Amino acid sequence: MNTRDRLIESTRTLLWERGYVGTSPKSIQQLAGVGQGSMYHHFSGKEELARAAIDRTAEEIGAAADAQLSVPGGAVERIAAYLRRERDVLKGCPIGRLTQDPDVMAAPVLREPVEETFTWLRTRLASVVTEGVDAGELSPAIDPAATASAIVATLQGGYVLARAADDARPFEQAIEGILALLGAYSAR
Amino acid sequence: MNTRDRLIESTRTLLWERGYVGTSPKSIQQLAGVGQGSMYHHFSGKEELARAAIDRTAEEIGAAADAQLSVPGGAVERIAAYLRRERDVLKGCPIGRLTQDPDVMAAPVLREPVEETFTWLRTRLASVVTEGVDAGELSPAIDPAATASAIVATLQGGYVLARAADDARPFEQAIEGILALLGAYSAR
DNA sequence: GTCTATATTTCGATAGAC
DNA sequence: GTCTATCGAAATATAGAC
Repeated sequence: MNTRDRLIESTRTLLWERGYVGTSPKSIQQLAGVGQGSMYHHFSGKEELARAAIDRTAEEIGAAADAQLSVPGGAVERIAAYLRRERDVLKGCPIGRLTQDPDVMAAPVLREPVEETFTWLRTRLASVVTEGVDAGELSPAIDPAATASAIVATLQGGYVLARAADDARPFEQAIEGILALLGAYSAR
Repeated sequence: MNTRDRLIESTRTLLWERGYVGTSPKSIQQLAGVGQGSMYHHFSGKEELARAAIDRTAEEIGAAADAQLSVPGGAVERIAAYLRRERDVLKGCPIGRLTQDPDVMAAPVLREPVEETFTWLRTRLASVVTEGVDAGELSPAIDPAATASAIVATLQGGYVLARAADDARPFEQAIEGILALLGAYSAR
């Protein structure tokens, strides 16, 4: 991997572990095994580097979610596959955690990819719910947008519960809890 | 308010807005209108002050939740009252945000009240769900612990969605989404 | 109890040699 | 492109006067 990529990867790791406020240029350089001058040659500073790191993570997250939600099968089945896929639960969501970072939310350039990721994810899930209604799998009484928001929120909040408990089980409970509720809302 | 209380209140405000890593002793002193020496006279340092602030917030959150969940009425009704109560949605949850703070999670003395708050909340909500089952309001097929985790997670994740969108509506959608699903799980 | 002065380390970036 | 040297400011405390 070249120097530029190593800097981006180090930044991704540190943003995930410590957030933007908690990540210093020095720590990025040390993790990447790169000197100061090298970092400032490739990037104007911490912000530009963070943007590159967030973009890369957002793209990965989006591609993975899209893949899970696009496999053949029913709507609930695909949502379950997405929610149940293997995750680093105790580390939390690398994009979701950025919403708690005041400097990220204050900088439009950093905030933009975070906003886009969640807007896209809610829209994508709402489509899957609508497909379930159209296929006669889910009740027409369901509100796709509200249900999609509830699903994404359960995922994000599940990370919060797991980190608070230092235990992945509350996350798994939350996922199984919402899936059970969703199953009960099947068309009957 | 005395100096000690002003320091705790300032710390509460700043922990909510900027987290632990993003809050400096200097900013606390300035917001409280207090000098350095004064702060270090009342508290050994940032950590001890943060613990006092977190304790106070955790107590308030717990008392408010307990009050909402204890009013007369059905289980779903009380859960709805709790979820729909007025909130500073875009500011997020003052306790939940701390789970994203690496230095909070690394310090047992700061982590403890966060863990206790969520453990208590999940347990309390599971009790309400169980009461709903016993009263014949909710289906006996429901898993109280999983449902409770899903409810708390939706709330916490709703804050994430709202902050990502810089708009309270995704939060409100998530709340209405889970309540609709819960309503569909009524005993029939 | 509260204040100011000081100390040490880190932050985030720039300068300039190679 | 990468390195080391340096910079001004901020973080987090401690010291000691009042």
